[in-house]
Amino acid sequence: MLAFALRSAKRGWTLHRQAQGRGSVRLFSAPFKSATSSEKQRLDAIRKQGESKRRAYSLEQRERQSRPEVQYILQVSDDAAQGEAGKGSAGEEDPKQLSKAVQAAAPAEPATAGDQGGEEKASGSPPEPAPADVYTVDNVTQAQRVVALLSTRYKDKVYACDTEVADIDVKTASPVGHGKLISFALYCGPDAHFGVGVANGSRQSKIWVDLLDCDDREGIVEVFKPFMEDVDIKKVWHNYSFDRHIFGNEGIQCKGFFGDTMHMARLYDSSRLTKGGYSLESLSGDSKLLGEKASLFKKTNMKEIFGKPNIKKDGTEGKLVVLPPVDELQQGEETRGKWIKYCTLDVEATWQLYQALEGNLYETECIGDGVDMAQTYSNLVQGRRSFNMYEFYANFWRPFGSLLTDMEHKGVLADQNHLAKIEKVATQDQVEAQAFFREWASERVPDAKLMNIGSALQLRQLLFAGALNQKTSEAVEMVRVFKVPNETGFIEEGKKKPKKNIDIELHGLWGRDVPSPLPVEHTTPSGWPGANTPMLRGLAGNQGAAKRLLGEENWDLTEEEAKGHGLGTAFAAFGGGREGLRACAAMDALCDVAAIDTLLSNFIIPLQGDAIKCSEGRIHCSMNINTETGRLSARRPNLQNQPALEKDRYKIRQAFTADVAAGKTLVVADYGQLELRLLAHMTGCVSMLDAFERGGDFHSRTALGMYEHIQEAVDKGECLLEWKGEAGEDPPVPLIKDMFAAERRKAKVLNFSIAYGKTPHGLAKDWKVSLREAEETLNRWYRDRPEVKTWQEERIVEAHQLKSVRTLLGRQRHLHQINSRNSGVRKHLERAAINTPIQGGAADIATLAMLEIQRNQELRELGWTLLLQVHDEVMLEGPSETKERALELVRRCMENPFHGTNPLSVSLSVDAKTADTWYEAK
DNA sequence: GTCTAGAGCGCC
DNA sequence: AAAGGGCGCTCTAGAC
Repeated sequence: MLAFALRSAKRGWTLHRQAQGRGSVRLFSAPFKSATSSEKQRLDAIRKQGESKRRAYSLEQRERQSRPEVQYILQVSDDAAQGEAGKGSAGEEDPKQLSKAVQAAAPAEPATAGDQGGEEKASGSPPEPAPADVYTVDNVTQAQRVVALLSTRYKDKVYACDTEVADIDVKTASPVGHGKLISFALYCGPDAHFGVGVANGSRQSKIWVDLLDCDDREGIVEVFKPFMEDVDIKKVWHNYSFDRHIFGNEGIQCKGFFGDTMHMARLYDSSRLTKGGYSLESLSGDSKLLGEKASLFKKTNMKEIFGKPNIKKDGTEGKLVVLPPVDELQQGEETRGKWIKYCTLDVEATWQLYQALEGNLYETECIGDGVDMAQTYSNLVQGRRSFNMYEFYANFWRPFGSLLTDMEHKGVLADQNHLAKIEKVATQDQVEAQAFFREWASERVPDAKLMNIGSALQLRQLLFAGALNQKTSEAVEMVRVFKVPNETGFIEEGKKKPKKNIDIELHGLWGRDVPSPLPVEHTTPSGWPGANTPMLRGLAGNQGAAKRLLGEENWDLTEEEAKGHGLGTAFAAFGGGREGLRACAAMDALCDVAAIDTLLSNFIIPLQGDAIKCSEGRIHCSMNINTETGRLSARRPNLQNQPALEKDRYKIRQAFTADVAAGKTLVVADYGQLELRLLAHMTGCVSMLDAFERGGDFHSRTALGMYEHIQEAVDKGECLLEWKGEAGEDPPVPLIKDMFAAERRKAKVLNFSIAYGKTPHGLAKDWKVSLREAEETLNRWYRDRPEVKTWQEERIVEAHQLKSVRTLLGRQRHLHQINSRNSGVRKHLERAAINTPIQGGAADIATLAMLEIQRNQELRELGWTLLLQVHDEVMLEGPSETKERALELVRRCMENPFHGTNPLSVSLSVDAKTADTWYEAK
């Protein structure tokens, strides 16, 4: 009875405090524990290539849609919170004083089993009590007793850990510096017992720590700190990254990381996205992994347990199921018991999952690609030629998982001043380009003045009115009405207020009744004529060309001359002459608008958002192992797709900078032709290996092998493959890359395309050449490299037989659908079969290199730390006085990623630079 | 108002 | 009939 009164009192003040703070609560549930929307998109795209069973597809879609791991933002009215608080005895008390009072009244002895067993409830239908197998910690004394057990009697157990967090918008915010830890749970198997005595014959094997309704929150956290930071106590997590940062926010640096069940599940089978993904719910409910135990964890997602119909404005119940904020669930009389059950079930699921995955990985052999690298790359193998996937995990992905969270925690500094500056410039440029296009277009289509230039649909209407859909043979309407925001504040006759949206009418640029004369060069997947950048660029011609000619009043041009001046096809399509020039200039402006829009909304603006930053101005993106090939991906924000140097017209990369004020600088190092080198190694291609051994410009050498006339020119001494003269000294004869630029460019594109399984048709389309010519060029490439052809064919055969392929280090990618009767699916997976060993192998090398860098004692002592990885590139930050040494060490690590050696049959070339910003370091 | 599909585009 | 691998993100338009 006493306990009940106390709890009510405590709950009273916490809610009271909450009510003061805010009216709305943002919350998350099960962060990152599901397929992201883009993962879904990608999958769907692949499946759609030829999925005929629409019905099955849409059913699965609906299944996914009903999954709960999404973000809910709810309104919690202050009144409601106050009302709840009023149930407690001290709703009006000052929270701090009350806290002390409660502390004083708390029992000095550990809670008895009876205390923990569940409470008597005053209400009519009793809410579900807390589960009997859970020991709840809500004061320092209990915490101390539990931690004593954790670090003595149960020290050698493997602990699963899980947190619950409120006040975080997990969709946009990094957990570094965000979110409020409201509880956490620990579980180390069914044998442990943390209760006092045995309640109802049940062991209390699960620990649940309440950080809301507790005495001395900070005190409890402090007591658990040594346990969480004990290197020797093994801890496993589901998505360690999130929980580690949340604990980090509490001043706890988690140690003893022993496994992330998300990564382990990925390693075991990277193709689960089609079978429910990698959420804890999905994995732990999978009987293939957990056997009979899976039924214990089936359907334990939050929305099903705690979801309620939303309340509409008129007070009635809506259709939408929403989730109350997690702190409310934890504290609510009705939900508390169920909530504790949910939390502890999660941690139990993680533990079971770990056990299962460890076993499964252990029994899966890890077979490298024939190089006897075993002794070199593993200190566990001891003479065996192969090892198992658990050893792979323990040697590579476990430390890598830890390394990734280090990087996330460190973050990268973003120069806000610079971003603000370029945002201004970019916005101004965009406004001008937009005005230019609108001006021109509205001469032909009056309402184009108000159109949304960013709308592909509206653009299609202007450019392609009357054109046919390739798939359905429907026509683009001649005239169509669109809704656009009423930005001018136009008020209709007889109305008082301006409408939010107004209707505009768009028809083709050639007139109301004139169908578009433009050839449809590009179609969207649904068959409509598409207006993407290459297509628009084709209309406009070279950037700035049309405007220049207009300025020179040079508009009496034949079509040939126009082409010679770099004008695009809009010149002829709009009748040539001045009109043709103006059309090209307008299309040029249109390209500009789109390009600038992308830069602004994808990069410049988000990088200045609060959600992704910490107070120190560093950006903490999350680095994920969630790809089919084993590459990393980056999220919130994605720092792996920042504009590359050549296209970075506003120098966005200059915003990524070292902490110069603290005497730091950057080292940026990237591999040269990593994937091609790996292709050479894995295929054993003599010609490629030879080319890499000789060094020099690889693509020029490829061109040399493909074209006799280049070989002849070199033989006659008319040109050189490369020039290693002194700086500033010109070569005596031109280089291949200058004299045969076109051939070299083709060779370069081929070098990359072949690894992706590009088809002759694709090449013909890209290069606008005949199919025959494309085939001819491909054959030229393969002529010198027959081993590559053979190897690719072998991979496809292997993939069909085993339904999987392997990377350099023996990681497996399943290709379950490769025998599909659907040729779209089959062909796609066949290309994946030849690409995965290469891309995945490159990812393996990059992983090893990063581990090598992190292990390097000297780098660590000098204070150098990894910040980012972009597939074949890494960035580090450290004291500028040791930058030269760091450069050397990083290069050495990357060139010798197998514990300081390189057993591959090809050398790894690394280009490393140091500078204060990412822009300068290239 | 919320949610999703579709299209497009940035990187390696 | 389509026709290059791997990602994440933003915007629009339309459905609910």
